[in-house]
Amino acid sequence: MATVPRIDTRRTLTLRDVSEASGVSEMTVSRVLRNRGDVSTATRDRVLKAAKTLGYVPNKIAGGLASQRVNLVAVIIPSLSNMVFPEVLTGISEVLEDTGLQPVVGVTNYSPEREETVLYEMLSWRPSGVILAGLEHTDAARAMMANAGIPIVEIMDVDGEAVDSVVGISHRRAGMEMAKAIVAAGYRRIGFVGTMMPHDHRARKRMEGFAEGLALAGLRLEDSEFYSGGSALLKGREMTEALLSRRPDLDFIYYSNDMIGAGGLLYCLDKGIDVPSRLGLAGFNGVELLDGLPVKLATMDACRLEVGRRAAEIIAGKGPTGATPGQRIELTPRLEPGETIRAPR
Amino acid sequence: MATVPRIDTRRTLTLRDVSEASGVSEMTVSRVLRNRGDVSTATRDRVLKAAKTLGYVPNKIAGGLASQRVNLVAVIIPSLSNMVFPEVLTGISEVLEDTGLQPVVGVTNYSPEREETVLYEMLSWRPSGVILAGLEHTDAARAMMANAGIPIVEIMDVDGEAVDSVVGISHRRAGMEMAKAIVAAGYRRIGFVGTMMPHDHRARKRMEGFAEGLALAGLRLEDSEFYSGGSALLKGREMTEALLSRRPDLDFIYYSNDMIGAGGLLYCLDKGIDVPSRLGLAGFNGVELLDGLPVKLATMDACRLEVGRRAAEIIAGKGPTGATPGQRIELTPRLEPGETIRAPR
DNA sequence: TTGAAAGCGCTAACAG
DNA sequence: CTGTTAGCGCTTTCAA
Repeated sequence: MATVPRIDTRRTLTLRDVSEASGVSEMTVSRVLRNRGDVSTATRDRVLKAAKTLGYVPNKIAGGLASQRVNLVAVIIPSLSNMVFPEVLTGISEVLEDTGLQPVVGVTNYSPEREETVLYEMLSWRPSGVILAGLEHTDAARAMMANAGIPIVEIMDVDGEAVDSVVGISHRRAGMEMAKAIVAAGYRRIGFVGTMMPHDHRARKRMEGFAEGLALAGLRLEDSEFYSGGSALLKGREMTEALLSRRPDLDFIYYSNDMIGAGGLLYCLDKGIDVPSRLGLAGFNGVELLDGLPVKLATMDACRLEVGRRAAEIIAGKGPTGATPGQRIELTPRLEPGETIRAPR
Repeated sequence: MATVPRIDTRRTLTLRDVSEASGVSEMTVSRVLRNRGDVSTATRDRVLKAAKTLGYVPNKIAGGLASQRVNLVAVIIPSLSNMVFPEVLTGISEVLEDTGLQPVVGVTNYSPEREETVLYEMLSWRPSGVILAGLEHTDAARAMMANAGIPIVEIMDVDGEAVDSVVGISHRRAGMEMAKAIVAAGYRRIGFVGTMMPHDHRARKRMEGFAEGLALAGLRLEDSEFYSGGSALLKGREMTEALLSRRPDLDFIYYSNDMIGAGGLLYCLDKGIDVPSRLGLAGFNGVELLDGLPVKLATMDACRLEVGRRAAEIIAGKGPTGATPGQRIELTPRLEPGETIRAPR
């Protein structure tokens, strides 16, 4: 059976088609379509009309190759199911909106190897900049970024060494501040509930800072519980139950994020545990969801929107790496005491 | 003040550099890097070593232009803050993972104009396919998709006319099924709480189907309440309160999504309203969060993961548009009665 | 204000 | 198994 060659009758349109349809050189068409250089109104109108009629869509691949510039910003984050990251994205999009730059999102699932792959893939499109979460990367990833010749912004965390610029908060300090507030409120037998993900360095740093803060007051974490996967709200419930059944004497639980904290809170309300007198609770992130709970959980805002905005501003305002030295922007999270920490005594 | 020309000493590496470093032709280097064609192990090793040593990152812009193929799939969704969409994305990523195709996400904020812009932008990168939410688009957007010469999959909704392929559920039917279940359970004075977004066609269709289902039993929506923006959980509380204070005689509330439904549920629990005897409740989507609530909210699963998977499979398995006719895959959402609808009588 | 020529960095197609 | 040649569709640069 002979193979019939498929004639591609649907070749997509090129500048040349618009040029022919409008009787204007390709170069001028290109100028019109990009709003570059002076073109007479008459010519401009003819070109625009022809392009619209034909349904021409420019080819950015060719454009990017010729101009050596691409209006893409690579944004690499660990996850989309943790609402924190979509919020950072919102901040980034807001700022990039009116710069002609476009964010392109890659997700790593908290895997350094996956991060390396995604980064490689994205760099191969020669973006104008990279924004990525965290300061911990494989050596290869660091090397790629250092050699890319474009601005790199590491976000969400400032506790460590940056490749170029960095925008975020100190999670270590956030944990410590929370510990101090708790101790000041008179809590003494303190437990921790968190995620098990070995690569969530920010959660780890918060816990370390927290433990350190307790240590300053001569206290320590009495017990802790870790999880991975599943509904965070449900896990919060379950782990709180497990922790309290093991250590009914605890008077405070610090959660590594608001979702599991909310689960713990709902559990306590169910069981009639007196919050915050008998047991205090606190989470982290300041997620919107908390507003809808029966009792407002204590938390600390991670400045997600602001982090996104500042990172995008750096990319938008900077030429190639090295043009200006990397910036370091540390934001300060606010403690929102809510109703689950009793007043300091 | 004279402008000092910035010498770009950091030119990024090209195939030629690898070619020179390894003493092998550019073409062969290209073959090695893409795993195409036969190359001797010795040559391959030399090339790989040179590429790695130099830190070469291929230029996909040039590659795409030369090969006329790009391994990108445009995914266009209304929002990232509604957890539904990240879940669809997960399904898409899962399938694309081992096809060499890469999803690129664009967000429209439920604006048809923005959708058109995003689509245009994405098509200008000549992706291998497009997956986008919904069946309602501007005429220009439809035209672009019809002319793109690549597979297009519209997802999440099947109530309408598709450009090419479609994968989703019938929201109209989902609403109707819920109405029937509620009527069968003996509820008679029914209210609705939903989003105001004029462009959330799926929510609209659910409500229409719901009203239609009630009509079949000679019933109608007694009252309704709409919102936009803010914490969905909190809005659910507030709107439930507003609705019930206006119509304390209602015996059921249908929510347009699980988040506001959960808010309503928490409100009822707070107020000691007897659910489901005195008042029944139901939401929509089957979000994971519900597992953590004190009482399981009735809902209907929107098959988000499955929708994403099937859509990606269509793109991955298909050549240019027209090669095969568009597919139509309608999934059937399950009613999950939870604990907020009383048993049918 | 407009046009012509020369690539951008890579790969398809063919030749050896 | 390896190399050569000729573009891909656009923009840069220079000339008119």
